[in-house]
Amino acid sequence: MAKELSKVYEPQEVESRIYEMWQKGGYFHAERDPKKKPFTIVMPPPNVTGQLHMGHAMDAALQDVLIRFKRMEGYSALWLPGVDHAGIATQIKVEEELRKEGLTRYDLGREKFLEKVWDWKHKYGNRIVEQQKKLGASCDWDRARFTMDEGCSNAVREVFVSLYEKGLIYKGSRIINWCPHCVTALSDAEVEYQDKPGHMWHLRYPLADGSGDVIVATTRPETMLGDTGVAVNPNDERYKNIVGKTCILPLVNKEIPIVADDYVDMEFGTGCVKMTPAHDPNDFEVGLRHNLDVVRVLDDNGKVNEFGGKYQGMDRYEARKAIVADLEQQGYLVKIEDHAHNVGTCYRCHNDVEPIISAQWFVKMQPLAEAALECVNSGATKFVPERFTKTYTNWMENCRDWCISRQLWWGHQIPAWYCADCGHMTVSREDATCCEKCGSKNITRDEDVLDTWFSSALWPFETLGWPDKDAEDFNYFYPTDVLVTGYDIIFFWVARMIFSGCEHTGKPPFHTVLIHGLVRDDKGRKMSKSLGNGIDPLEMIDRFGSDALRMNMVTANSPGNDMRFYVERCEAMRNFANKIWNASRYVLMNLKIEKNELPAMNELELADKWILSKLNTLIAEVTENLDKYELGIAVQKVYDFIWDSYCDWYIELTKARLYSADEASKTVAQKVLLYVLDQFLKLLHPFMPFLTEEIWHAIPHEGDSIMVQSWPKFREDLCFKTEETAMEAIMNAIRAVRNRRAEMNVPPSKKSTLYVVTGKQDVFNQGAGFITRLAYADQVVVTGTAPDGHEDMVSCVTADAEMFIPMNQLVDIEKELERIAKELEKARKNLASIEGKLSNENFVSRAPENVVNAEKEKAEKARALITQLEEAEKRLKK
RNA sequence: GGGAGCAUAGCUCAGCUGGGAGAGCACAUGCCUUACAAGCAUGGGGUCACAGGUUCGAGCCCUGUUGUUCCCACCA
Repeated sequence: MAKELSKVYEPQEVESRIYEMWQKGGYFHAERDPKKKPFTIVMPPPNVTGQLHMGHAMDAALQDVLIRFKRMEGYSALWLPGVDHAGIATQIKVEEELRKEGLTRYDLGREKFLEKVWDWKHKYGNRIVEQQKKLGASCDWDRARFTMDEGCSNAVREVFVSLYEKGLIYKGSRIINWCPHCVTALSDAEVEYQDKPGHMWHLRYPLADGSGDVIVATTRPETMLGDTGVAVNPNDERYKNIVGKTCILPLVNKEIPIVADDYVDMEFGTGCVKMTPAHDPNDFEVGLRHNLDVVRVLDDNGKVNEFGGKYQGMDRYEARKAIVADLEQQGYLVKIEDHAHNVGTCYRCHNDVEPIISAQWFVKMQPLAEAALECVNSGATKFVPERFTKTYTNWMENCRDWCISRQLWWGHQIPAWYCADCGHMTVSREDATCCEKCGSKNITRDEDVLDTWFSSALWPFETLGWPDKDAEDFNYFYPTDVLVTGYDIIFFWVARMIFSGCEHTGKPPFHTVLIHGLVRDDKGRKMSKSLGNGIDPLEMIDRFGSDALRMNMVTANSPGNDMRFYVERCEAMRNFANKIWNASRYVLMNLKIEKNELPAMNELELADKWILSKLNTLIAEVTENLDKYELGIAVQKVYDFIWDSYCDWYIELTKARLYSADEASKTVAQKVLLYVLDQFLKLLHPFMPFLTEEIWHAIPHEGDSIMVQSWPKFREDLCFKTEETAMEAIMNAIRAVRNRRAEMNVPPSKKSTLYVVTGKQDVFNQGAGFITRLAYADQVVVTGTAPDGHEDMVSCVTADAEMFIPMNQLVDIEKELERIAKELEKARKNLASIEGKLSNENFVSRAPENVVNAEKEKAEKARALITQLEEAEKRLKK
């Protein structure tokens, strides 16, 4: 950056250059430095198939702010990135590619197919990483991990086997959620429920003894093919006499028993429920209690299987139609009611899932959940905002065993081998070559792979070298500090990381979970591919710069709440970047000093002390806000300081000095301008890393990058309360004059003499230069008494002074009186309300002293203002 | 059925521990004031959803109501 450069900041040119400089400089790399404290964030690994979207951008922006802040605070700050193998998503993607060649994965076979996936990963897997770099993410890329790399695979194997040995992993036949489209089992968390309009079909099952019939109601009539019983409530008088009898299942022509079970709600429907143990979890339980047969009638693709008679081969919905039609034709359909119905759908493909009985692997949740609950209840891990604690504990307390096996090829294959000779199952850390029981080599490995979230759950420690107990990274950086993620994956991921960390490392994986919301479009809708309403972060970066996008993500955003994305706000943040750019350009244009250092205290002038004092407060507050994860508040304060205090006021206040012949004062102004610029660049750096780095390099500095400079510190010796108050008095006077002139539409080019009548002449004498310049005067006269001819002048009033502007004919005395009367009324009202408080015994005795004093001060100011106004009124009336 | 969030200016949203209602955008007026028109100055605009309560004091705490969004849950 040089002073001749363009008036407009061009981020596109700057950002890639800076990022490369950072990478070459190795600033992202976190050393295990025993002299430093570690600060660690593990990045939620994006899917290897992923393209950067606004959610990633928000996630990354928040994490990068925290990590850059901590790095500048002197921590050995590690932001560990990585990519997730994303089982289903990736497999589907590669299968789609194959389909273009007219092939399926079965044509290739498992081994060849996996080769293809790895090829795909090597080709496209780095795409999202490159996109993250455009955001300015200061990740330690040397430590980047992939959930299928060797280390992660070892960790997964270790965890699986050890949980199996502890009896916390088991295989069993249960009702699970099955996606016929993805052709795999899903966990409970992977099912999304949607209210869909549907029907309730009432069916008539004749009693076998011909003594009547029972009416059952169902929302899934096709499952009747697998009915193996009918249940009623044991206390239901209506059906007492049929319990123990049998009825004939229509279409199938099978005799099935009628049983009594508490599960049945007498109030609901007819009080008779058809039992389909193979396709409904409740029915399954009832079936176990009453020894009902389990007949599965749908195959893995959701088609009716060989137990479906003439319906075999039909898709489940096709079969539904056919069955309903046949039932109707044969007189078994009693009625059809409309019935809204909560249908489970696959979170990947959004097709309806089928509850199906199937042999799968499960993690036993209860023992793990206990430790995980304790970890949060004890405060060892905290959610920000706190309310998500409840979301978490509710889920933890109620979750059922976790189905972890998936009928996919891409993923961590389950380390279990079955012996064809003795039937024994060998579960082993090493690939088995023979049966551990009989030694037979006739073994085959379980075909299934593990749920992708099984490896994600280990992310905070598998990435640091665990299970190697001597892994230096693990010992130094674990437990990590903060986990940043959206509330939508608390169950999928956060909960599972917590119980995994507790179980396998004995420590909670992080002390804080910072939860953010979702990024929505400008109408509040979720951004999605199908709606086509997604806004590409990369396009925003191209148009406005990465810094602007990051600012957009952090400002006006509070933890846990969704935000709408407005392009206009990106634009506003781009403007902010430009503002800083130009302010810096101005400072540099006028800079004659080589070194950034504060002038001696006794050289500081009023405005200098004011801005330094304001800066000091800013540093304290911003640091505190960041410590409390209030990033939006922190950045708003920096924004206001830069734009209002520094640009709109301090730069303007120092202009006269910069153009003056007083070399000493000029140099002091330059030094303070530079010092404050340097300090706020550092405060802003976590939020706008590129811009701040670029400017920092252009100003006098020591070191190679702003990102490793130390964070500004609050300084007791830079608090100047008196000067702040004095400066505020002057600024108020300037505002008052500007206001009066604007009201009268006087252009800035029309200058005038300005009389300041005040009891604080010393203050206003110091400020005379500022008032001259900023209140468009050609001369300022500070006096204790109203000047001659003031009756014909325009006046304006603050608590500390009354200003007179000679405007000759411009003054309309009547109008002036009206205006003053209005102001007086306002001021008196204000005073009355304050005095009301102060005359309240209870307030004075019970409110804290500083609050009472503040009110007293306010009253004094209000009284002063009223006095000034009254005098002005008196003079005009004369 | 259970739980949670939200309701503040025309729009989108901040408001941290109870003590002066704020920002961005939009709007109005006047300015090319030699860092910046992606700018400067000034201004208009709010019954903080409604009703009670606690408190000297409530946008903030408590209770209830209404509207709205979301999460969880095996009522066929």
